[in-house]
Amino acid sequence: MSSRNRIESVAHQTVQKSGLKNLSFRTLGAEVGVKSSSVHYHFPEKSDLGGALIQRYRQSLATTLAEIDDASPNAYDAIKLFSKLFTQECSEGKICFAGMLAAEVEFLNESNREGLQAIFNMYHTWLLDQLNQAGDELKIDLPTPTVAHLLLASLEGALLIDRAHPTNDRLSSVNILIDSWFGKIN
Amino acid sequence: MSSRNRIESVAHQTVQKSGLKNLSFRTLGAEVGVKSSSVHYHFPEKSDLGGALIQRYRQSLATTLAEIDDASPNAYDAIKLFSKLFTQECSEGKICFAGMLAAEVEFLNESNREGLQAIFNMYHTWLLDQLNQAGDELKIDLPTPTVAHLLLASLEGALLIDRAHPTNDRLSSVNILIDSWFGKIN
DNA sequence: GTCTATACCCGGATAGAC
DNA sequence: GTCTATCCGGGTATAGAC
Repeated sequence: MSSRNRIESVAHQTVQKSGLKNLSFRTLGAEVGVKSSSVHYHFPEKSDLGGALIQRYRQSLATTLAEIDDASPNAYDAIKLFSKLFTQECSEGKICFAGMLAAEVEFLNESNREGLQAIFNMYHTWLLDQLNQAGDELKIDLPTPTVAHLLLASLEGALLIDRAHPTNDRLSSVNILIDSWFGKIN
Repeated sequence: MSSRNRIESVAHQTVQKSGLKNLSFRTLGAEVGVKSSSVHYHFPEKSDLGGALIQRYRQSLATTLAEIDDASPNAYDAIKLFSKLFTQECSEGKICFAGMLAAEVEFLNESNREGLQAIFNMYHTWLLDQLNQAGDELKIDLPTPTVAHLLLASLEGALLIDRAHPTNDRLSSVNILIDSWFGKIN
């Protein structure tokens, strides 16, 4: 893999652990095996690195969501798979990439903020799409946009709190909620 | 107000905006009108300041929750009031104090982490208590601990995302969810 | 309790050789 | 594309005067 790609890959995981503001070009370089000046060669300023990570994630997310869509015969399976993948990105002290950036939105420039919003829009649009196709699979009367917002918010919050409070109580509660919405409980 | 108290008050809000790791004794002092060495006089290390803020918040939270309890004739009112106060602490680019600390849990020492967990426990215990007293006010069949976890997680996530995505879509969705759980919709 | 002064470190960023 | 060397700013923290 090119060193630029390796930098991006390590940086992405570092952001999930400690955020972009607290990521250092020096230690990032050390983890990849180059000097900080080499990192600056690829990403002149930190906001350039941030922009590249956001872009990269948007593309990979688009692919992932399309794959889930293809692999799922119905909305329930799709959303359960979404929740599973969303969670799997976050083992070992990591939280959602977009969630971490949201926590440090104060330190992002305009362009990076817009990229972050685009990620959240992507999540929401996809979820909404699934819910709108669910038909009578969905056993509740809330508007689908509301349900989509709730899904994303509860997943983000669950990952956040569960990392600080190492039981998976919040995350499994979200999964129970999804099951109940699709009539898989009671 | 004593300068120690003023420091704590300003620091608390700064944490809600940009976190504890990115809070600087220098600029904190400047905002309060003293030098950084004076801040160090009261809080030798940053973890001491963190500990004081956590302690302070725990106490104020205990008081607040007790007051909501007293002021609310039923579980629905109590929880709506909870959601309202939880939100009001977070105007102007701020998010939940505990949520922000959870995002930077990597940088907290053991003692501060335990204090943070105690805050989340306090939220959860109080919510659970309300739900357990709700009786047939509650129109859903999920276990009350699950509901309490979901309430907290969705509120945290909603505040987080809504700050980055300046509509209040997530927060108002949580309020709709609460209404539906108590049969105030449909 | 607050100040000045200072030590020390680490971060971002750049210049210029290879 | 990567390196060494370097500058600068800002952060934590401490010593010692008032």
